[in-house]
Amino acid sequence: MDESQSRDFIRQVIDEDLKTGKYDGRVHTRFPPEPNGYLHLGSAKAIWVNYGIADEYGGKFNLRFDDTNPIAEEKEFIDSIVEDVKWLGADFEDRLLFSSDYFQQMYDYAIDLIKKGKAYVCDLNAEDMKEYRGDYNTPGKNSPNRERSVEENLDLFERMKKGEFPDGSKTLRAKIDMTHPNMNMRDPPMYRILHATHPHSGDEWCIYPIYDWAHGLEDSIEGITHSLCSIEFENHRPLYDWFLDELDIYHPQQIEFARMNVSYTIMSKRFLKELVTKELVNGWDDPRMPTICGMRRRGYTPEAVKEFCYRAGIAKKANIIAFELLEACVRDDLNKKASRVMGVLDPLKIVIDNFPEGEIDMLDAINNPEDPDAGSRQVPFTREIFIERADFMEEPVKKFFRLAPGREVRLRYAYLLTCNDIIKNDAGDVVELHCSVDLDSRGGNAPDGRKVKATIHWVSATESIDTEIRLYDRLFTVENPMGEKDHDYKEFINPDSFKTLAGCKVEPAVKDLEHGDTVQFERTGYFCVDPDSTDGNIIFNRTVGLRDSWARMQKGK
RNA sequence: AGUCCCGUGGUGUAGCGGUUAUCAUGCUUGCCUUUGGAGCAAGCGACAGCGGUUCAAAUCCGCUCGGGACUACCA
Repeated sequence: MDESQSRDFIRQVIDEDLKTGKYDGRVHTRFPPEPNGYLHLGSAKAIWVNYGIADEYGGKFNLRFDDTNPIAEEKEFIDSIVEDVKWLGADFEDRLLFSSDYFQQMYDYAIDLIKKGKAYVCDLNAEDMKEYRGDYNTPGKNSPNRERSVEENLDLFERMKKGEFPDGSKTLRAKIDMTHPNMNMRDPPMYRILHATHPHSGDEWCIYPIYDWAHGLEDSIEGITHSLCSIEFENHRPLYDWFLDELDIYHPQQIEFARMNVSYTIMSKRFLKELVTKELVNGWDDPRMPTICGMRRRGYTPEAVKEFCYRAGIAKKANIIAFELLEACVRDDLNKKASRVMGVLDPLKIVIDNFPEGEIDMLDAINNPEDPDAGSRQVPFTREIFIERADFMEEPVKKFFRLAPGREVRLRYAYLLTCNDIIKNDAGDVVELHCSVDLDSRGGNAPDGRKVKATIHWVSATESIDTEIRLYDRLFTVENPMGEKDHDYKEFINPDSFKTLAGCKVEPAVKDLEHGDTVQFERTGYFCVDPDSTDGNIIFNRTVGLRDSWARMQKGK
């Protein structure tokens, strides 16, 4: 640990606990997802808070499925969550754990509590229980069954477990205080009857523990020291503590921090699911989705996601982290790692009149200026090439210093090129340029040292590969889609968030790439090979564009 | 309305009684450049308000204002 670094409030608590020897110097955290959906950026944050802290202090980290509600949970989600946690880089070693493995122990603890007169079987149905609970302003009323004898409670609870009663007919409840100002303390249910097959424990149980009862026990059983969770559990902490205290068992400390929101996206599992089921996106792994699998498909790296979670920080204040920060982290990481190639998204044909027909000139190109070990490759240059349509302007505006009639630019790693003629179609669109090249400038250096203002990318017209490119933009048009009271978040879906470009031209080096590989198209952005690609048809996803000060200058006007 | 939590540049974040109020992102400008990328340099921009304690308050106390969480047999 670097003591000179600023410490968030959780690390400060842990520092103090270490100093006082509260947990014998141990640090043990956990990530407790319910297997009822896919992990997303918010989950990544929770993982990096928990795993990051354990790792930093030389402690342990558990992946624990909080699988106490068989109605909502599926094997599919268990598998995807394990995959995503591993991909993110959180190492739970051999501790892939399931709450459902503790059901017997929890049951035994419940019997302890009944024997202590602190829990009772209640016959109220859901509707009546709600009625009896009162609300924020009015105190609740005691259940008619609150004073049942310990013997009767023990008997009833055992029969609940044996399956003698139908779903919803009885619950086991903690006996606390129906007038408590904290609603969570108004005799909260601990068990409900649910005759359902569980994805991990099968049909072994027909009573299932409820979160508040289960979670502290799980933490206690695993020897967790610091149970880090989000703010909405703050009001549950008194109950977390109450159960552990009444049982008089090992007592971890729950600490809450603010969940992370990110601008222009949403982080709710429920609504993410709605986007998928209503086909507003193309599945959970749509590259626009903030899901882990979506970001993976988009080409975001686990290192970038981790860095983002760290830069976002930890505090208790409600927050919306700028999406731009995520993009900055992705660019930072990819800049160091991604090989460069040239790709033309919107091709404009150029014929170089003074370059021999049929000749293929193989030119050296550096793979990654940021990484000398990445080596170099050869790029074929021919008489006919493509450049980016946006790199030519018939009537160049001020500060545009790329190609224009009579103007010279550098073709990256190739030759200095001058535009001589423009060919237009009947509609007046520029369809082709006739240019010439300074044959003494091979490699891109001016023989007389003359300055050339711009360097543009290009691709051979005959020796390039045709690809499809998918462009993604922010999923929503507003920073906080959930924040508009009178509007449904779906109204803000960005109609331009997904575009497909066909007929893009990329240099031949990309044919060796595999699914998921990322490259930088020079001057354009980072692109990764989509799993939809086949041998004859490479499809690229744009992960993120390069910073483009020209584009910003234009937008500012 | 009740309980709990939280207010530092546009967005996040540090600060723990004395600082030119940190860092990142963002934006602006300059340098450099065979990516208008990267890098480098400079700049812009904040302590919610009001009282109090103190020689000294972003830091401690009180009030006001503002924001968030919570009324599932979900987690």
